[in-house]
Amino acid sequence: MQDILVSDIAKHLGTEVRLKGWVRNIRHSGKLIFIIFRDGSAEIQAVAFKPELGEESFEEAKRLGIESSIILTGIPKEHQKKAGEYELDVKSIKVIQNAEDYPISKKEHGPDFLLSNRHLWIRSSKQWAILRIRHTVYFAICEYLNDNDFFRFDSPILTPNACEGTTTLFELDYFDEGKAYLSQSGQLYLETGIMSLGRVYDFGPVFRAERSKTRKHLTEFWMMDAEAAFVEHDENMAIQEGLIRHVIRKVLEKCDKELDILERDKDRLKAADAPFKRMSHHEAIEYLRSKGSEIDHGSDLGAADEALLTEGSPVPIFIDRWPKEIKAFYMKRAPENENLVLGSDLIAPEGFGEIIGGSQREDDYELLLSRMKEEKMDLEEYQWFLDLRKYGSVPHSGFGIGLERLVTWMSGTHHIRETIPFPRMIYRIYP
RNA sequence: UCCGGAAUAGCUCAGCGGUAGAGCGGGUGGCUGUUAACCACUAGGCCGGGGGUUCGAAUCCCUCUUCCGGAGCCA
Repeated sequence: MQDILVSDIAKHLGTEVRLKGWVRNIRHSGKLIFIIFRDGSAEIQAVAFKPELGEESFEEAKRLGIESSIILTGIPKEHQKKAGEYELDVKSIKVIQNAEDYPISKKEHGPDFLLSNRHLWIRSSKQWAILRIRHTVYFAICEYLNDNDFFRFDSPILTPNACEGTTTLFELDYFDEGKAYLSQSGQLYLETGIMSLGRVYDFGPVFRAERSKTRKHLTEFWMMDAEAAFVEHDENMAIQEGLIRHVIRKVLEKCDKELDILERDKDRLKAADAPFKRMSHHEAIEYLRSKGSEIDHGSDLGAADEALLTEGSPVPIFIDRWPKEIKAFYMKRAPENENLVLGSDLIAPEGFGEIIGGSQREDDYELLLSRMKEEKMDLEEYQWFLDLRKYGSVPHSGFGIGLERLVTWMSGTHHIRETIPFPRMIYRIYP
């Protein structure tokens, strides 16, 4: 007899197979038991009939708790009541473990309870769907970069200093070398990689010790940073657009069922796979002010402004040419105005906010040095970074994607905490 | 860090000055087609901690703790 996955059930209609997995739900009615069975790949209704199973096995099966682990043998067939679905005519049930008092019930739960039981919550269907979309988004990003000549170049997670000097870092003792910090971005290290490999990316966890308390922030999240030599500002945005549109297509192609489970509006995703809008920071502010916002020209966009800006836009919007005061020191200034930088933020539609930050980098030694002095940075600490502008400096650009933000948008999830297996937030480190 | 809100059964909540409640989950029994199955019975509580007011507090007041939502920062 063949062991199969529920996702392959359609290929085995009419022949006896074996399934290994868990009880999502169980109902019994006299001589019948209905088990909603899942094995990680999908779920199926298994129907056990008392005369078929035998008295003893039937009574044992009736007492199975939710999330019990079992091995079923049976014959897959068309669902008697639902067209296009299948069910399993059960021949035998082997109980691996009967789970008693599974804490997550079939009714509603609050976020605190669910997060405290995150190790179990990930089994439920919506969490299963989100985690599968996360997997698809992750691979789609790597696939696009690989197909566009980017090489994986892993940045260190333990670093001797702050990357941008702006955000708060998690600090730890590093033997006799003093303090070390958990990386908040691999970007500066990535810039070294392009001088060896041309185009590089990293993808790993980064850490922000900010006391952020919103549904768009985690203290530990996964970021993909990409960096490319000889790529200038406009091409940088073109690469980002190509990547995001590739991700959208892959999610629609591979996660149709998952999007249905999450009740995600797929038409909204399809509509986002079209040329992205571009506007300067100045134009964005003008537009927002015309819509009633009181934002001024020297300001970063708040969450409400981001939502207002993308309202009615089916596609993401690039905002570029920012005032240099509100952007990082390494961004190259715009040729037409030295007070602006060639940085861009990509704002997702439907109010999901910023998903990418990118820029062309300052490649001139003296200009970079003066910007670092303005920021009162420790120049000795960053000598290696300045070296890049001394030994074969070239124009180059890069960007960083927050994986969970992108997954939040793709899956239509309300809160970013559900898009990572174990979210780390200001008030949560367990489990 | 700032501004709001919440804490009552394992879970989700109702009760808002006069004997502690429901649904789900658990247990027992019933039913050949259930869809968060249903029906009957049943067990389950220091009403977040501390302090007041009152004849009497889950309920009103103060305080602490924890959590939720939002702002700022950013991906």
